[in-house]
Amino acid sequence: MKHKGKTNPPGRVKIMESFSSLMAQNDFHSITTAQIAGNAKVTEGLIYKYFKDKKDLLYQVLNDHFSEFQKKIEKRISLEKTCIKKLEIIIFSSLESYADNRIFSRILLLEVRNSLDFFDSGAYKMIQKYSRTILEIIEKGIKKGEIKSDVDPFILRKVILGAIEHACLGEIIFGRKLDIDSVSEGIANIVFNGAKS
Amino acid sequence: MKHKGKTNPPGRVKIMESFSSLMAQNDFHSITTAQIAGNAKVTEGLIYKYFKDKKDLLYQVLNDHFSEFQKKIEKRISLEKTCIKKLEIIIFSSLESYADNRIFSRILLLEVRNSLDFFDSGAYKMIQKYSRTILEIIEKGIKKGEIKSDVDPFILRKVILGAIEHACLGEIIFGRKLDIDSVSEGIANIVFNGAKS
DNA sequence: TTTTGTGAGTAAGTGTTACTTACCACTTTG
DNA sequence: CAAAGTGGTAAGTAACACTTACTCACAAAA
Repeated sequence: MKHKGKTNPPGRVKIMESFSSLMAQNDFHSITTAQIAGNAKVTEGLIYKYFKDKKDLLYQVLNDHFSEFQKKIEKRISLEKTCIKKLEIIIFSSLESYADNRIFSRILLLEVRNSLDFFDSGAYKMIQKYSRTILEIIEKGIKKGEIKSDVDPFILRKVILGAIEHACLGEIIFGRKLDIDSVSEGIANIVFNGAKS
Repeated sequence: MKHKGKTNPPGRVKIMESFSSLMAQNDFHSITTAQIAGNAKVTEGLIYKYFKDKKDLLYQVLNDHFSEFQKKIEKRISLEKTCIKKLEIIIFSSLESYADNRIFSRILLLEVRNSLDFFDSGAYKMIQKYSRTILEIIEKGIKKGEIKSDVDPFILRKVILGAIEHACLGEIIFGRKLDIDSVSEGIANIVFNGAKS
């Protein structure tokens, strides 16, 4: 018999917490179902009562983390007035969130992407929403004349998101420290003012 | 007994070709050693004569592909005179290479990064070299006055590489078509001229 | 009060996987 | 000619993700 998702029993919670804590030290593929179950003090079989498979467990954990991140950023954006300022906040807050929560970042930037079924998950739906918000800000910026009219909104979004992600990658992989202030300022400077003299 | 790498016997070649062709359809984790061996018409054991493990096989295949890419780009760069033009060529050529060789791109952007031992591989050494080349071009551009002196070379590199990678990601994951000319022009426009009016 | 159904959890599998060990046939070299 | 190395095979093995079949508790219905 499968679980219908109408309740949230202690076993389910323990499994998610156990997995979450194991993720802090190991990468997804090196965590075994035996470890997850042992750490949660339940049996392996119970995992498959509540989760379709190991990946499904990952996506649900990610979902929880991501919704927190989402709320925080959306609040900050709403406080700013100009579109440029909003985008600057997005750059800064994204970098900050990645730096503050490295486990979650590593999962998002490295672990989930190479499996196609991630893109059907709820976690991905959230990313899409976040991404759409950015696009809307850019489009509004063009309309209001803050952003050049010859700029393609989709490409500007690619540049911003790409820069953020690439900035975090090295730091996540090698565990280096990231100077959020100077990096976010540097990115914004290049993206908005251009690099050419 | 292990293989010392002094020769390149037919079995080894067949294994690499077999793996390469399987990579065109499946992702790394869903390819089994049994499949690789069967497809190459050798036994599973032979894989471990020539490769430390499955990952090592991946890295060596990647190495071959990447060295070709590298040569092509370096040649093109040397033909350009200004640093801005050189960077534009890098953006265009990278996008072109990613689009032309989706398998290789998928491996590079999605599959190898989540394993730390990739960063000890020869393939990664090549990426580092490529990355260093970009940095040198930027630094020269600043010295020559083509690029603003308040731009941080490291951050500009992050923005360029991030934009390229992010532009390819969606297309690789969902198999969409990428308009190289307009995307590379768009990225260059934003990065060099800025998005702000 | 008995019956029936169901959610929470367990115990003991199973097939598949990456990887290992031991061996063979053949060639080179000292 | 023996020793060492090369190219390759066959038959394992431990660990893994996932499944099946089963309790037990308890609550609503008959």
